[in-house]
Amino acid sequence: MIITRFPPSPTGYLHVGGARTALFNWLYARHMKGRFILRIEDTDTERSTQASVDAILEALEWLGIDWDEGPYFQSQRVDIHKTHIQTLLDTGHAYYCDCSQQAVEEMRKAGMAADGKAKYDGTCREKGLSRTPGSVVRFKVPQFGTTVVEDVVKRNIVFQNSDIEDFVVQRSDGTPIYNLAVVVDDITMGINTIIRGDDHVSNTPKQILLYKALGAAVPTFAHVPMVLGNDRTRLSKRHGAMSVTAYREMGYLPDALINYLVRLGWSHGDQEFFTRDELIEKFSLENIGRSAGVFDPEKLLALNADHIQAAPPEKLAEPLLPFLKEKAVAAENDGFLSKVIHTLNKRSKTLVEMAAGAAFYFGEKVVFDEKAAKNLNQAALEPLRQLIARLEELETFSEADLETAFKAVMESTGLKLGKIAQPVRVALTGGTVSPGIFEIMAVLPKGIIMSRLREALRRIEGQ
RNA sequence: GGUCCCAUCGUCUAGCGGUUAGGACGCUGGCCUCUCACGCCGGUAACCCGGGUUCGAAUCCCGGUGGGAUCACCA
Repeated sequence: MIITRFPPSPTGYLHVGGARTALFNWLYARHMKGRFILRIEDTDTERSTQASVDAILEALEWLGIDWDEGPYFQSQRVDIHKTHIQTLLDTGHAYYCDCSQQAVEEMRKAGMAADGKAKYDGTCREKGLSRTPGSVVRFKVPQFGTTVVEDVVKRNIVFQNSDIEDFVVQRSDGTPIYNLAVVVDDITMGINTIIRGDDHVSNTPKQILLYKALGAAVPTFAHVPMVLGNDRTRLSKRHGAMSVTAYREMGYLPDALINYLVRLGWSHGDQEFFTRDELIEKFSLENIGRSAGVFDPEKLLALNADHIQAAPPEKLAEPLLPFLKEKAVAAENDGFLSKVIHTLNKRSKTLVEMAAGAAFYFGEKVVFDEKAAKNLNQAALEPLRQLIARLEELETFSEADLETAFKAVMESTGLKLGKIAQPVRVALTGGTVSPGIFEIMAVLPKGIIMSRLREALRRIEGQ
């Protein structure tokens, strides 16, 4: 069975790049009917915070990425890590080193100056030192031969062992270091498929060496290309909104973000729009591309519009509520809201836009936009009067009834529909941009419609 | 600098030896129309360069160039 994992370090919010690798792991696990494990890599106690843990979990939940196990905390597993370090020591795969950090740094500098290769020179390798205060444990990297990463995405990547230094696996304070901790955790958790950003490829040979030294099976690796900003460098804050949560606040649908993120670096023929289930059904490691991709907010926006349009209105009601609340609109998740959404879903690219467009549906009176109010002039007086009279006779405001009412007014005034519709639009919505007026009138309560029309009429008469 | 990865329209990509190099976003002309959208029809725009291999290369090989990642007692 396929077992994947997502191991964020809690040193900040979940950004879109991290969300993407989480997504790949989650999708692959779901597609293969395997398991997906969440592990918090918090061994850097300096930078890790509980707030970050909370933020990451919240973002994953919003995206709908659920995990089968965890969250595990790496910091609570140091005993296990230490046991394995001891094994390495016992089997001759690691040794104590008491070189000062300064001495090692000088070796690197010298190496860099000589041939560009900065590595620890193995001074303590054969000394057979035992533990002393201040000493670290280093892994004994084979001096000859090669280590090859059999990568599913990138083909085989060959590294010369001689290029790899004897890296530290245990700090002088006794705590394990990243490369050791991940490998031990992945081994003990049964992780057999590792999908991660390709900024990890240079770590991979070290980790493979560790797997072998520990007598464990090497997992399948899939290094996915990075996500770049518009300047083609690695994505960071200066590229704009990068946290997953920021997109929720800007009115994006999780399904749209997911669709966009997966599609960035993965493809399924010409298909651009995917539902969550389609993604699970069609996702595969083979179709992950090999080159880095630029994050394009424009395309994400377009995709969000598509997902809003495709979603059943009643499914949008709940997520829309907070945005309405922010605009001080008193709405509830009911049939009325769904009808309102139905008139707006084709003209809203985000939930923020939709909330703005929905505001006029609520409350007794409309707030007139100053420019729009100019449509409420003498020319609109007669058609409005006639329309009000016609509407009063109507039992229901069905689209067909409304049409005949408007037609009658058009005929008796000799005006085109546009000349009548625009003042009505302003009267009903306060603005010049809105859903079709027949649509609006089919949704708005008759009482509200009539009072708003009369209000507009009074406004003109008072001019 | 060392090591490693990558290279099709501005961007995301399809292509897996023979295509008028396809789709999407963006930009744009038009249609539809009660505003704005949606939708529909059309346009713009790409195989990094140079050598090979082959009857034939965007596709395979080599070199160059360009871009990216990484070189911690961070993860």
